[in-house]
Amino acid sequence: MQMSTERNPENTRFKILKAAFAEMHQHGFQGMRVDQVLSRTGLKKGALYHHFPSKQALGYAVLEELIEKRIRELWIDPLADFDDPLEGIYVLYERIGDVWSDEFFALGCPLNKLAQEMSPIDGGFRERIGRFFRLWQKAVSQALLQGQSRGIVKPEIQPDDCALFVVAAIEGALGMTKILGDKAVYERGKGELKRYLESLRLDIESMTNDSWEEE
Amino acid sequence: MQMSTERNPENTRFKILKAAFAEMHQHGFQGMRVDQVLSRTGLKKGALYHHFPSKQALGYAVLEELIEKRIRELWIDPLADFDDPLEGIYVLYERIGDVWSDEFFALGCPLNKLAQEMSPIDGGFRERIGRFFRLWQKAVSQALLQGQSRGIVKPEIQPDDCALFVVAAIEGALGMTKILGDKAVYERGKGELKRYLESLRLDIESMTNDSWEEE
DNA sequence: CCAATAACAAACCAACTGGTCTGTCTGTGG
DNA sequence: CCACAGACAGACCAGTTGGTTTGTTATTGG
Repeated sequence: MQMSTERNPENTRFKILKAAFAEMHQHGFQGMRVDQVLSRTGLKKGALYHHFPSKQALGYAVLEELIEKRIRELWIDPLADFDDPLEGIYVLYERIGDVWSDEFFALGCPLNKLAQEMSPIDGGFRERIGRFFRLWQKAVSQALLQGQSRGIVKPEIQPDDCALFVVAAIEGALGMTKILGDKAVYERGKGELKRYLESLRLDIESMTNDSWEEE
Repeated sequence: MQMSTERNPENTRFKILKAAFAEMHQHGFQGMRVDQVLSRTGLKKGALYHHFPSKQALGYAVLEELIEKRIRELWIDPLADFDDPLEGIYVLYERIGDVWSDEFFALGCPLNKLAQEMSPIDGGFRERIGRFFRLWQKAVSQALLQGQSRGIVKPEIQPDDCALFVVAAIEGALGMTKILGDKAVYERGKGELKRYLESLRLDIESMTNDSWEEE
């Protein structure tokens, strides 16, 4: 039975994480200042260095517990809900446009930002980010593979390559949106992503066997 | 008649620019240390602050005189050499794979890196980078438009949107290549880019009027 | 109820960082 | 040939930064 104004270690830790995320999203990991994170939370150095051994460890925690978690929830896990992976990818892309605020688009994808900044100079970040992108790619690839076995996706395409391109296109679109400073840029990418996805679809005419669900 | 070991202001300035670019490419602008740039060149503080009023001004100079210049030479200017813009975009993508070294791929696109890092926190960078990406997009868009008038590109597509997607896909592919740490990733994106580009091509069957060059 | 420990606060510090200031040398126009 | 400005060197500095140390308070197991 903890009182809200009194000590609550888990909540304190999470508050630090959120503040650190906000700072990293804006200034990058190197640009993030520990003092700034603290002033956001009202806490002091003692609190931060009690929960995290170093700034680097704090960065890793933000990456794994906030950034990767959110992307998994938004891009990876929901893929399994769709029978048609091509529709699934498109709908997820569309959904992000509704969920994210304009300010969030202006700051861009935090994972990509961290990747661009830290991959070349910190092995810990590089490994974690690389591992996660491989996971993401594999999830898309698996969905496409399943789409092939269901007679939705062309059998001659390479799911791995297509998944790579899809993830690249998503990150690229988010990047362009951030750079050009207009959420409409993201929306305009939607149609082109659809065009690419439809080019992966097995058209009815070229089908020899009959196998589809309802749609 | 300057001796190579003696004073040569233009050369000195360029040496600083190149060193600063290398540092920025690896550590980012904020991560770049003035002292490190200097030790790369063998020069001292006096030299740098004689040629550049501040670290920020040095960053702007690197962006405009090295980064944007190179991208213009590699991605924008050569577009005009192709009668078929779809082939042109593809060939340029292909050409980069041959020109850039593995180490350069590992460091990724310096413009995107700078954009991700500095856009949210520095108006000077934001404006310059935004302006340049608009230039790039417009160049691709113009090429596609010309392709339409030549009966190569489907008349119903929006050149602006497609150009946006092309640039996004290129940057995305470079980003994925950097993150996954394998130049092969870039090569594997080639085929998917081609698939997208071909989806923009006006197929012969659907043509009503006869208008093509040689090919 | 009482140590023992977890959860913080507050002051402090050494290293670093961009930038300045003064001085020196080199090339050059008159 | 010589004054003068451009091109740099080298020492110096104030502010910042991540991290530490010590002290204080709340929480909890026995």
